[in-house]
Amino acid sequence: MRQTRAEQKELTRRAIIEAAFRLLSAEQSYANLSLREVAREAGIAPTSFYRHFKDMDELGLTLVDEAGLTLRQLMRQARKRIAEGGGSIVRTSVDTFMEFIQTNANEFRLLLRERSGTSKAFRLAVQRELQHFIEELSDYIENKTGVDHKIAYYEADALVTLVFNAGAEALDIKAGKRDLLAEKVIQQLRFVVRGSAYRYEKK
Amino acid sequence: MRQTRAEQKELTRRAIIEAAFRLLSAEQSYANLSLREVAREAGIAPTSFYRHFKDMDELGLTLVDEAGLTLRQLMRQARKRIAEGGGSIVRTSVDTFMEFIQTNANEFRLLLRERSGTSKAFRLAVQRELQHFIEELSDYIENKTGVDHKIAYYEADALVTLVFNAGAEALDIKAGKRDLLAEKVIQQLRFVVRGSAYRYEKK
DNA sequence: AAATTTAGTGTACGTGTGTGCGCTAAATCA
DNA sequence: TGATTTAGCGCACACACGTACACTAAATTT
Repeated sequence: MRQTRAEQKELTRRAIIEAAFRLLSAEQSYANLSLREVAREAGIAPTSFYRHFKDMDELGLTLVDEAGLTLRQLMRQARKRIAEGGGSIVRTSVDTFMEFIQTNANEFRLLLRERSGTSKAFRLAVQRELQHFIEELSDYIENKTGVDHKIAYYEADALVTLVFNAGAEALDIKAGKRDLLAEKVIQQLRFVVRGSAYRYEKK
Repeated sequence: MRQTRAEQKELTRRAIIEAAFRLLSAEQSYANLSLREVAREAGIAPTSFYRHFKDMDELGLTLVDEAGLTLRQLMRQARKRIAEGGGSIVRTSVDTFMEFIQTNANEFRLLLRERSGTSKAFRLAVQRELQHFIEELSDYIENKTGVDHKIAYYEADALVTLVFNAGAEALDIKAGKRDLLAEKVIQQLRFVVRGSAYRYEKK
């Protein structure tokens, strides 16, 4: 006998998740998304929603996890590309991130907005995703440059902050201006990298 | 004869503005604040709201302007303190900003949230406030260090971004941990300052 | 084959919302 | 002084929301 029951349930669950992502946009945030709207978009009755999620918060946290996962996978690819010997680390990473923002704008918007939203659970969830990044990058810097642990961490944190904010800016400008933005953030990252190295040498 | 009519109107207008600020908190953003809530807090009938603002958007933009103004005034004082010869520029500026966040948490939250909110008008308004900062700082850097205009601008932009984000972080941590955060951001700012100077010398 | 479990439905209720409309009373104007 | 303007109010309406509840039908278990 097949697990058609569980399978179907998972299918509906996915439908809800994807419906929610579909409803996000520049004009609509997760916070002002109603349970009924999501159910409508997913093609189920409002009350059926509860068979899958306790409430909208639970769904939202699931979305944050998924968005974070997507982003992490992408950056892993970027690191692979870098290891294979392609171009500058900084530039490759920035390009990858900008690509993510363009093709997954709504996932990024979710992270961006809920990072400063009204739910502490959401803020923490996003913070956790960013922390992943910072720590991976921090380890990388520490190993590569042999810089002090704390310095490496501060540097990684600054780099992630700058890229993330540039991403936010990218959402609101026309595609043509993106190159200029990329140039700006690349320069800024180089300031940080150089400034950190300089500091280290002085110690 | 007195202008008691206009005076009274202005008084009520202020009451609305202050009521709205009072209602903002970690748990409530401007976006999920209702007209009726504001009216209730201000002590007026919901429909009276319309005598002062076309809708909630108009009030919101007013709040953004006020918050930006408060912040700018504060930073002007900081520059005065610096000019009078007190301590490091970076440290004094950071301390002033952190002070702002502590005593005007809700004003800052407004800027922080609406910067990535669902209203383009709001996003632009906040961006404009930040732009003020960046340009003032950029001019300062250009004059003081004689660095290239574009480099100065990138540097100023990075500095403001880092401080603003540290401010966001400060909102969610206990007062005891603020010192550590301040140390982090100060280090990061120094990375940028040094990295930018280094780059300039090479040119 | 009978009993149980459960994903999904439809109905219904109470609540909060934005805002149109007409009124009042006091300030302002002529 | 009489006419006009207007800040503020109360009422009322239509609407969207979250969710409780009882139900169905099909899958699963016994």
